[in-house]
Amino acid sequence: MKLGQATIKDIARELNVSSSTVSRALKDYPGISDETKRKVKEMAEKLNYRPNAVALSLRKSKSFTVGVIIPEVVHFFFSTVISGIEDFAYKNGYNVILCQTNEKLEREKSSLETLLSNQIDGLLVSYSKETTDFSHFSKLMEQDFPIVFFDRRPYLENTINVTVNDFNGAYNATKHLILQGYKKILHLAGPPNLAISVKRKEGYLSALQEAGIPVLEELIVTCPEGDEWESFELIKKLFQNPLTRADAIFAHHDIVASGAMMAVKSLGLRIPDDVGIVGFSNWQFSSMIDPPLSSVLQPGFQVGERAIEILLEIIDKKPEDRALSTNIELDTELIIRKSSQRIP
Amino acid sequence: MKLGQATIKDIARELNVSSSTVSRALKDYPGISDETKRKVKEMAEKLNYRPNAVALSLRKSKSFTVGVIIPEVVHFFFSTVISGIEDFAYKNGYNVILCQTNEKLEREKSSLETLLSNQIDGLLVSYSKETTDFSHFSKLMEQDFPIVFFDRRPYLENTINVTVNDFNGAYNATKHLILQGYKKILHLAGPPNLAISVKRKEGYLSALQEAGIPVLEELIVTCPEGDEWESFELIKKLFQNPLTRADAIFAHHDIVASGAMMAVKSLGLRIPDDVGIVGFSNWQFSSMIDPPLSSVLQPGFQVGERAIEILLEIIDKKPEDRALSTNIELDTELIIRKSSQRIP
DNA sequence: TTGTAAGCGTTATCAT
DNA sequence: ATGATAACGCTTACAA
Repeated sequence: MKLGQATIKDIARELNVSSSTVSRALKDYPGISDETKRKVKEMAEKLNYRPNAVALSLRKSKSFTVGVIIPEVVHFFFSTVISGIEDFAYKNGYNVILCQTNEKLEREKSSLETLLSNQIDGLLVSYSKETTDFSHFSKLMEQDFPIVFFDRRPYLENTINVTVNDFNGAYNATKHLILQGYKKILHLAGPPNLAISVKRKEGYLSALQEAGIPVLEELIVTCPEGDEWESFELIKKLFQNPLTRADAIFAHHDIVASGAMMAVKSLGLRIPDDVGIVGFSNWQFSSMIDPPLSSVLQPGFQVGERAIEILLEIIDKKPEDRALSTNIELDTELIIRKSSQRIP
Repeated sequence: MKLGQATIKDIARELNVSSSTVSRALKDYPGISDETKRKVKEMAEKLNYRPNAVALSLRKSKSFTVGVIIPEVVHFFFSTVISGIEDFAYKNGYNVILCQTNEKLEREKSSLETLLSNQIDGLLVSYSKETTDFSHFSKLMEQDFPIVFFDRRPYLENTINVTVNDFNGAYNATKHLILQGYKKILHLAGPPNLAISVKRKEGYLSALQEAGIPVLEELIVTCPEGDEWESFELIKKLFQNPLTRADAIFAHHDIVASGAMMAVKSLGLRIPDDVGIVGFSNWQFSSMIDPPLSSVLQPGFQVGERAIEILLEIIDKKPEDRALSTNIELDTELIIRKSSQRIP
């Protein structure tokens, strides 16, 4: 913190007026002479006065700061969400304190404590993979503390959520594979404790059922880690067994899809002719791999924007005027590239 | 900000002691009876007491908060740096307020003001592409405000910088291409107002000169935008002219390299046989494109860690005990993949 | 061992 | 049109 930063008192002393006059003059309060206003502003300029937001925050019990709790910063989707949050916050005069949990519950709880200590006005959360007990959040909500959950929806009543329509995204992706003539579609699923994993799986199932394709349990494979090596190994093994040798893969994530793609190629199979692949998230690299990977685009920036937009709305409302529960689901967009297109 | 949050006064009232006693008891000050300490802590627990960091900050003129000004959050290198910063900050009890400039000078200045208003203890900056006048930073430095610049080094005297050794990275990449037998190496350069662009170009030049390869001005091409389409178009055009048809490309960035790769492939040339390519930054996708792209790995996480480590050191030192100028250059690592390897 | 009071920077309330 | 004062939550001389 800068020492020797000029305060209202300094301005007051220089001009032989009281601090209240200075305070009022700086904010163009009525009932202050233009002459005084001019002098005060001039002196403020001269002394390089900068209001102390901390003092203001203490005085007004309002910090114009929101906390963001996010699993990982180095993640295309999440960094995009952060970007949306930051942009909207900036435009509305709010600060963003960022905490990443690295998917650890302990860190989530301790970051939450710090944020609250710092008197944040509201909180945006995407909880960690380890989080199954949400009481640290529900306790706050009982006290009407403004919280908006994004991407990962907690298993709690009356929450405000901004998510991506994972079900539809998965449904569309799977249906697209079916329309391309693929018959035996394997699903590389995410960790089952995340609602997004469940939704994506449900979308996949729904598309199969609608098309009258029997659901085979052995074709639904969970990737707990979610890195490319894991799915590489999984697919290599699965494809060596005729029973689990699929002709298409719907992966819950592009990284996983990319590992699967490498495995398929390493087995001498052609994409999309022998095996069709669709991923999820449309990471930057998806268009650059060979063949370019079809993927479900998640509107990360909009998720961030909407989440903080709603949060700021709530912050400004009295608890009794707030909606109890809100669920915004933003639409995905299926980006069809070569990896899943064998019909021109 | 939570209303009805218990304060020290509440605890004091409940126990019929003074707030100072409570304050001292909570911090295990000597000279407070164990009995009182116990009772105070119990009551604090019961009332769900949480220290008010804002009040503390005001009182102590120290916020345990640092500001981070960064061009873009959605950027593999920068998000990695942020991750390093956040992790180290967390471990040391500091908060991170994040501001992205979207490469705009105006936003950089205004974010700086907000951060200072919020009484940050120090600042980590990677300035915007638009920034050519650094006076908003130098003014602060004159007042001994702790600032550490990362990645992008300002054109100022006596600054503290944590950067990547771009010169060496570029030198090694170019030398590698030379050792692979490539003779006519084109450089896709970054915006010349960024020191990193200049350094990378210098590394390229130095490797050529050392090998006695003549430097051809027409083989040094700037990519102002830095997206894949730009470099795609550039390379396509350049390679259609025999004069600028190179047999290798050193790109200042993986995105640019990837665009170049697509252009080369679209011309029916083989990589690495006809054209060798090396990028910079080792983005996540680099290993997943076809052929896998050789790239210069930048230790982003370490850049973030070192930058905030130094910042926190400075914050705790009196201005007169601080080093005037520090330049940490972290080593890059050349990741050799198929795109540049035609000699086994 | 504990209490009193001042102060961090700001503003709202009540005077003048 | 301006000033004095108290208060936001906390710490810390100084007193007791």
